[in-house]
Amino acid sequence: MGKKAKKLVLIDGNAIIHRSFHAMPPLTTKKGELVNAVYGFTTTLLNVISKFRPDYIIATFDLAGPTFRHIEYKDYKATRTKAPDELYLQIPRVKEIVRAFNIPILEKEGFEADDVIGTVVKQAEKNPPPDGIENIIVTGDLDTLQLVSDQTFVYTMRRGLTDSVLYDEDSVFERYGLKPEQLIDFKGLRGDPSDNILGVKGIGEKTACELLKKYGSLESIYKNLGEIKGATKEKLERDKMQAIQSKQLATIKLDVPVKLDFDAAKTHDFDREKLIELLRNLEFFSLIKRLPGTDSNPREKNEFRNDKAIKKSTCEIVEGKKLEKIAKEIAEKKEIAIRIKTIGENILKKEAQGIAFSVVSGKSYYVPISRENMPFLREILEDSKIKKIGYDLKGDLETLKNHGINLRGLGADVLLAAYVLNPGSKIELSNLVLEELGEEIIEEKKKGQLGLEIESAQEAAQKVCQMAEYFLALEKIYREKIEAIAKNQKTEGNLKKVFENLEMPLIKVLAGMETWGIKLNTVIFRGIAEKINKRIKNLEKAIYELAGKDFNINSSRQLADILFVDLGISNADIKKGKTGYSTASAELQKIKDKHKIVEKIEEYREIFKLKSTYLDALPLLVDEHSRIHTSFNQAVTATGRLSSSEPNLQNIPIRTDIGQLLRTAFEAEEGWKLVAADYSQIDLRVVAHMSEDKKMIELFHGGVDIHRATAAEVYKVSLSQVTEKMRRSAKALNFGVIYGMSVFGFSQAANINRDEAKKFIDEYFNRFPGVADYIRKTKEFAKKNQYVETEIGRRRILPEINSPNFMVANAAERMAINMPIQGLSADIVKIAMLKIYEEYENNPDVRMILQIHDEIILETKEKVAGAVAKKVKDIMESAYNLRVPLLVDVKIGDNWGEI
DNA sequence: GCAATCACG
DNA sequence: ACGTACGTGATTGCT
Repeated sequence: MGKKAKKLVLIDGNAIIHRSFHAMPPLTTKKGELVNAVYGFTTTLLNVISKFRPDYIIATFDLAGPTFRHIEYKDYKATRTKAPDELYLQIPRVKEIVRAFNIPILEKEGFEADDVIGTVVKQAEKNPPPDGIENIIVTGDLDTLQLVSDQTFVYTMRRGLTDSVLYDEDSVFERYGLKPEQLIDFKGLRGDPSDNILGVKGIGEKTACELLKKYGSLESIYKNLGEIKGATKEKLERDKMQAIQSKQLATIKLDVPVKLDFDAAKTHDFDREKLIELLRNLEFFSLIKRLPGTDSNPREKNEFRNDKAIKKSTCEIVEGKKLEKIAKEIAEKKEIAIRIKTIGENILKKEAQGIAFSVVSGKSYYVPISRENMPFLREILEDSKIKKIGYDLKGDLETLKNHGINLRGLGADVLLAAYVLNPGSKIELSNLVLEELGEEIIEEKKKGQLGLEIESAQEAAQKVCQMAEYFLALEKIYREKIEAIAKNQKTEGNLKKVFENLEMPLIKVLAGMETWGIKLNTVIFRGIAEKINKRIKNLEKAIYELAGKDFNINSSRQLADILFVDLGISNADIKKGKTGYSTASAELQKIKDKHKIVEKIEEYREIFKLKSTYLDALPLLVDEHSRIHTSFNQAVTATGRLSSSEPNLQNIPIRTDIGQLLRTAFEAEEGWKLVAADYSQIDLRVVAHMSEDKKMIELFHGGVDIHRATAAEVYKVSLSQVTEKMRRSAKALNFGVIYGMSVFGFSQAANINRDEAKKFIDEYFNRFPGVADYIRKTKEFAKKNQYVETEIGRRRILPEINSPNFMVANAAERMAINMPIQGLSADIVKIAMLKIYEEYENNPDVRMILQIHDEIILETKEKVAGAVAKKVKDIMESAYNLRVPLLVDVKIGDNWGEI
């Protein structure tokens, strides 16, 4: 067995700093130090370490002062505007990071980092360690691509910092049509405007490539100048000296006086304490746990454990008679924090082992669940006057219900508080604790077999108690933040009200819905599954036959190979992703007529999806009453919507025939009915309301089909002259408004070219000037404040809106337009849910079971279904006052398909 | 663990 | 010149 080549990673420090500086939003520490480039550099470094697991690392930096290029050519990089001081100030910080990682820094006066890298790479290729070497250059630009060889690769990121590419010889050729070493000839001809390298005036990318393909190099082009004709020849002759100089400038030096020392570059262990200290200092809390060797990122052994935090709390395990004393202490307090320790992996029925109560910071009690302790637990937990602070109280509510305890007095949920403060971020408890309290939480270890790593009861209790204490501290911090924001909001509602009057009360509504669940008729599902299995088999056979061989249709890579290589379908218009040609349905649509196989694949895709995602998966999740229970996640979306998972019941198919059929399996219990109530065009009504656009408001008051009416406006025809096609385009326009329309996006959706798309959009905004104005104002607001909010005060922060990266800022603009619309719709539905809950709270004949964004589904006893439908419609339509009417459609049926 | 795809609003 | 519509979650393939 041959040994694996060792990996040497070379970091182009300055390039990454520049890249990060421009790609990242302006992150600052609490003291106001700008650290966005440091952050970008550090994440890149961590990514590279975990991705490549290098054996050697070296970092290089440019040194201040002129390089030999400036001396030879005084205009070198002369057109470049000097980077701002904020960038240069970050370089020493980056070097601190590098040093803390024990990574050697290689730099040489008079040379750029690229030259040092080139030299080191060549030395490594010439004198590799015994097992061979692979060089990986990590950089932010493409200047080093010329160094690529069979042993040397360039790793660089495009858009932002997340999307990275590893260039090898093939991918360089794919991108430029040239070999790596020809890139310098290319620059000699075309120049490089960013470095003020001139090249040959009048020769661009196309001509340069053609010439090089034919002659190989710049020298050979001049040798064969006689063969070249016309203007190109003249240009080449005129700028010969400049071309040669340009090539020289673009050529990376390979003989800088530096020496590669493999021993020094070996990846060492680093000074963990110092590095953590530094990261904390920079307030990069989220990066600490990504360090190699932490629990979430194990390296060899867990040599690093921070149990400082655990030791701090005094946790007393209390049972039996002793409980009386603390019951009194707790009852006197208005607020306590709770944390339930759960056992087992049973998702259907969460079981508690014990509960931690924290009364004041630094003092907490742990009470194991037992018959003896039950009266105490009930007394405290069911007392609505004692406000409970927790994290994910919905989960606690459900867990306690399994033990016959009704949790009351929901005071504050730290999860939801963190969410309303920043709904765009992924919320994780360990991160909140790290960011706000600077403490690191060690994830619980899986209990090993045979006595390995089993915690003592005291240790376990202490951890849960510590959590409860963290909640107490976090609640205080978040309450202050929420209040500070609420005080300055000019909206009708405010963030505090959103938290206290909407999200908190919604907890028990959602818990109820999750607990009820919906009945699934698994017999119907199995019937459909069998039929579908046969069709899948047949389609497989047909597809293999048409393809001429067997392959995995579910693999988009293999499929692309079959379509565009084996079958030779022309792929000029087809989008390319990282892994090759796309086979997404929008792309398949374009080649539908070119081969019979395409429609077979489309059908296969559709029914395979339905089978694997729904038919196979859902029956496994039913309980003993054949009911299925989703989780409604209240702290996930950036706009204020709910999401649903395990299983996701918000994406049950509907658009196709088989989808419809699937829905008939979701049914009401015997003697009950399903009542479905959905808002008609709620998002667009919100647009009309927010924009106060006269025309749009008038249309909604008229009660006509809004897309048809829009079409009549845009096409300037009467309602009766609107064709289906016109209506479709108008619908796409209306959606476009909600999504923060771009010309390109609309042209794709409406399947028209960009010029036409632009005309339509212009006409739309002409007809609805209020909407145009609203969009403009919203963008302005977002740029000024770096957040947007709904009318009731729900907020989404958008620091990226002022990003110097064009694309990032544009994306943020679209989010800024979308959030107040989608968000207010979500707010309205939530308000309606609360009202419906209140109406039927004590009515055993009615229960709310599902929400699908603009639709609420209830299950009611047959005899009250009609009355409930009427009442629910009424509640929903009057849930919130808009400048246009809210309209709700209600339907009653035995199953979801019927309604 | 990520990318690609596709189900929904 | 960039490379795009907004918001989700689950499955599959692949490294």
